[in-house]
Amino acid sequence: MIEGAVLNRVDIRRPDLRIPFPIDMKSRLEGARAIRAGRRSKYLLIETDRDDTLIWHLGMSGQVRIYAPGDAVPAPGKHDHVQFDLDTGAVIVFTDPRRFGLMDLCPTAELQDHRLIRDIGPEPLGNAFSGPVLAAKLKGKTVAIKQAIMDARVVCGVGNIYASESLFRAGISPKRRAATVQGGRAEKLVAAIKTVLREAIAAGGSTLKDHRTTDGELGYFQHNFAVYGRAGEACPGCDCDISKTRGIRRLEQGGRSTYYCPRKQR
DNA sequence: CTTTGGGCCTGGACGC
DNA sequence: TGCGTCCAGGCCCAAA
Repeated sequence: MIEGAVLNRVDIRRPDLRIPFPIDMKSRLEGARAIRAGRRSKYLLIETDRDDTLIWHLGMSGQVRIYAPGDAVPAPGKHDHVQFDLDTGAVIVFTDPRRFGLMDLCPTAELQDHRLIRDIGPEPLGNAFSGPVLAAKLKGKTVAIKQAIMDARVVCGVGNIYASESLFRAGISPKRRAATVQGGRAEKLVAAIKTVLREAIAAGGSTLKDHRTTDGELGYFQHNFAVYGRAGEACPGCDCDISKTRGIRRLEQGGRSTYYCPRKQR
C-alpha cells in the first residue's frame, strides 16, 4: 500500500531508537515517493524516487500500524516514534515500546554494502538455503549448532525460539558442535527450519509471553511450541518416563535459553 | 580469523 | 496495592 505513495509528512518524535535516526532523515523522506517495498532478513526496505532506501527493523516489540484514509488516527502515544502521512490519506505509525527497532537511510546504489545488510546469509525459505549450503557454512565452526543457526551470516531469520524448535524437529542436540552437522543432518536441519518458520508464519507469528497488546490487536497469538518454554514437560509424542528423564530440559547458550529433549536430540 | 559476552529497553511476572 | 527485582527478546559490536 505504500508503493507509489508520496510521504507528504514525516514526523520523527525522538532522535533515536537502537541507533540514531539519520540527522537528515526527515528532509530526505518528506515529499519523496515510495516506489518499491521489499525485505531482506528482518529488514523492511522502502525505496524512494530520490534514490534512497529506508532500512526499517521492528526489533522485537515494534509494530507498524496502518490507518486507512479517513480513519481516525489516535493522538500519538509515548511509544509512537515515527509517523508517515501519505498522499493517499493513509497514515503509517511505527510503534516500538522497547526501542530495539531501528531506521536508517541509505542511497539505494549502496544498499548491498550497508553494514547492516552486507553480511546477511541466505533467506531461510529461499532455494539458496539448502543442506549443502548450510553444511559448507558450518565447516570449521566450533560453536554449538544452536548458536550457529542464530548467526545471521549462516542463515537469517532464525531467532532464539525457532532455533530450539528447529533443532527439536531435526533431532539434533543444540550442544552439538556446528561443524559436525553435515550431510544428512544438515539436510534435515534445513528442512526443519523451513517447516518451523512456515508453520509459525501460517500461525500468525509468535507473541512473546510478556508481550500483550492492550487493544485486541489482531494478527498475533501465541504459537504452540514443541519445546520452547516447556522445561520439565513431555515433548510431543513422548513415550518416556518423565519422572526419570525430567522431560524437556532448559540450558543456557550464549546467554540465551535453549530448550531440548536429550532423548530425541543427538 | 572466530568466539564470547555485554548492552540496548520496557513491561510482565513474581515476591515481599 | 505498591514497590523492587528479574527476565525475555534480536542483534550489533567491542573484547578476548
